Amino acid sequence: MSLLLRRNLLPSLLSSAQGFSHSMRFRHLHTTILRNRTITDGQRQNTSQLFEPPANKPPARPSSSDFTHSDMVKCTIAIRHHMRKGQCDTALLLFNSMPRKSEVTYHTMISGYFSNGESNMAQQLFDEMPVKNLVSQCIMMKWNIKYNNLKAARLLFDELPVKDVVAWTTILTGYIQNGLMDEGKRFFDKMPDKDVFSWNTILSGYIQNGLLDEAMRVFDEMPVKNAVSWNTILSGYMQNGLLDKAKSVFDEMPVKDVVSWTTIIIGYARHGFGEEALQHFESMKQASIQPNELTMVGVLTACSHTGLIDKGKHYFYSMSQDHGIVPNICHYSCLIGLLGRAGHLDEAQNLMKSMPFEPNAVTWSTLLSACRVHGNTKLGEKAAEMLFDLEPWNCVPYVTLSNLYAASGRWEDVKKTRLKMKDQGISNRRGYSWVEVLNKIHKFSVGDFTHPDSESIRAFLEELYLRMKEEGYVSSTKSALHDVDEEEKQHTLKFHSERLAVAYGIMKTPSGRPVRIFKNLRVCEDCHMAIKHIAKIAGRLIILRDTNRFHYFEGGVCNCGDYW
DNA sequence: GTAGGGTTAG
Repeated sequence: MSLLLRRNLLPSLLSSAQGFSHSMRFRHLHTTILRNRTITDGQRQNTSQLFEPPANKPPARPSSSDFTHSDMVKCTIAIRHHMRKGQCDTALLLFNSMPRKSEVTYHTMISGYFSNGESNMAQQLFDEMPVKNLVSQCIMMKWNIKYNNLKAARLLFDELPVKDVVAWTTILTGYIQNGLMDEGKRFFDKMPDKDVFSWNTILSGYIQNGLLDEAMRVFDEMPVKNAVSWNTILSGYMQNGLLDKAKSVFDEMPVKDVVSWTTIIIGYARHGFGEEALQHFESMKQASIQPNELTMVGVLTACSHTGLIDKGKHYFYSMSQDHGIVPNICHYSCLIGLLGRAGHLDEAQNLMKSMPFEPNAVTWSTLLSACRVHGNTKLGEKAAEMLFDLEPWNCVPYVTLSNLYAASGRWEDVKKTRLKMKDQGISNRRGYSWVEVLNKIHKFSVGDFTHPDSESIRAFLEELYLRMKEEGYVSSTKSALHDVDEEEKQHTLKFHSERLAVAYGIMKTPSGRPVRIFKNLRVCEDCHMAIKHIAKIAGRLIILRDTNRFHYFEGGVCNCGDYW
């Protein structure tokens, strides 16, 4: 590319990137020249080390080029901006027009390509790099892990001549993301250096893998904690339904940033305590912490899960004015969910039509689940059709639609939907529930009698079933398996995984204590009704976390108000 | 002043 073209092209590419003016000029200045260097000392490189001439040498001579080091940095920053906006082609034009590139420029390009899903381009640039250093290898390790190739990442790691704490932590993340906590812990113990990042990684690993007690121990052991550590343990308590502990951590934490506030707001929202969530939102503003897009998702979720329609609308429509946050598709989906769940399906649909985005899978799923709650088969069909296209691998729209048909007795359509699902090679995701008793997780699937205490669980459930019927419980078999007879349906429902877990939890924990159940799917309608009765009969608070929210069953009611 | 690891979402 000619210098002339470069002169013309560069300023326009630079100025189109956010935050850059036309003021950049190529100057004839004494300049430092990039000395490509591999990292050999195991120390973290900082850029000044890379670009500044050694103090004991005379200043670098003027470059023959008029492209200074400062110009190179400015181009690199512009490339980063283009990449963040998804403008890979513009970034590449700018990259190609640069007379010289630093390692940082390459890294910015490679990471940018990976983030935009262009892994082939990223790999190509990586191969073209004249000198690769530890950072280059770390980028490749990270993306191998993201693309589920931990083995390749580990190979790169093993081949590194010198490893620093970032490299170690990258691989640690790989183990954690693959659920390999034992290997992860062994790896962590072997690390020659640990900093607050690596401690936070192992902490979040335990939380992501559901090992809260281990996480609590790590949190206590940590030699250094920062706000990220506090936020991690806070979200851990929230995810596990320990609202009181979460609240006391929140009150205790030395610094509350936007993530802390957002975590507690989302936590209260998911537990169905909308008012508390909104109170925290008000306190957050009082504390002069600016909400971000996610905070507003939390606020709208709070309104949605508690049925606060007017408040939800108010927050949605004042977002941009009060906080300078333009509603994105998540915010629209929240409001659509709020309206839909409250039965305002027409309004929800109109909002969907008027939004400045194409509805995505989340939007349609939200609408579909509102249709399920309100038995709107026609709209449900449309939403499900859209989801078949958008997420062809997803079994949920098939199952929901089939249940919608079953609820209105359209057995032929049920059959067709199940058949279509089968033809697509999609199988129903297996549901299971688990409960923690004495630091041990007990996992159950439907009709699963492999547990050593199965006989007593079964007997207990039979006994509960009789008492539930006395209390007025009628099993709702309308949307359960249609191809088995009524008695068998009831039998299957009686031993759904959540009921086995609830029964075991009640049997094995001291009376008066809450029972905490987790389920990997949304709780079924009949079990929801049954657990309301069970909570009353057993005199227990039963807290059930499904994929959507927490349900608090107490005294015959659930705090979701039967909308979920 | 630009590049690699940790926190909040449905």
